[in-house]
Amino acid sequence: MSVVLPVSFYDRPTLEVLDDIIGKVLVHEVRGVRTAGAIVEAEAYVGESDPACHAAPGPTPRNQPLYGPPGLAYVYFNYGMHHLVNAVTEAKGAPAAVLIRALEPLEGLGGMRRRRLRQRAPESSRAIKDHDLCRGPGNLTVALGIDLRQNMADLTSGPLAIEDHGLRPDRLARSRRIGIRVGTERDWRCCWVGKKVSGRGM
DNA sequence: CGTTCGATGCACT
DNA sequence: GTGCATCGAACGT
Repeated sequence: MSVVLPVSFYDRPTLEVLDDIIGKVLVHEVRGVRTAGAIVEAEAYVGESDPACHAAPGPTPRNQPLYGPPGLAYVYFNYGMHHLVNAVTEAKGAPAAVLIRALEPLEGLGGMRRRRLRQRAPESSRAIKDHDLCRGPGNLTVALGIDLRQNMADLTSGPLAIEDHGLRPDRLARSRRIGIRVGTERDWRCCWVGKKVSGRGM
């Protein structure tokens, strides 16, 4: 039995959502086909005082979703080639979100692999292991077919949603956020211990 | 196992 | 013009 997470799940302090979102299942249904994976790694980005949060400069056209109601998807384009997906948290007007960094693939692995292979350069012919299909924030958006069209999507009702499949991680580990140049001192990255995550495993 | 580096488009100053 | 919430190839150990 699986249940889509309600707005009340996201309408909480972001660090609580950060821990609780591990083990939940990110789902995207495209043309009737579901792809889904359990969230095994995430990071919190909290408020204008967090220098690594996109809300640090104050409201701009791009970061508008962060200021919106909890339960929205915030998708943005980075490094000229990658889409990254966040779940917006906290009350409307409080800019904060959780970045989804890695999934353990659960449904639609064939579709995931097809999307990953299609977007890779033709010269790269190395195989992709199942557990690498959704490993890394840029990789998982490709695997699930997430791009700017899903920006500001409603995660509580859409074809893009986060569900509870009853998975309960036995152990979580907090560490510093990775891949950022500022705000690295905060332990706002959360991983499911023993699962394949991006960067250094734990 | 590790580190380095180029590709690539756009938001923001 | 500058700097990214990245990826994977290439190469060193």
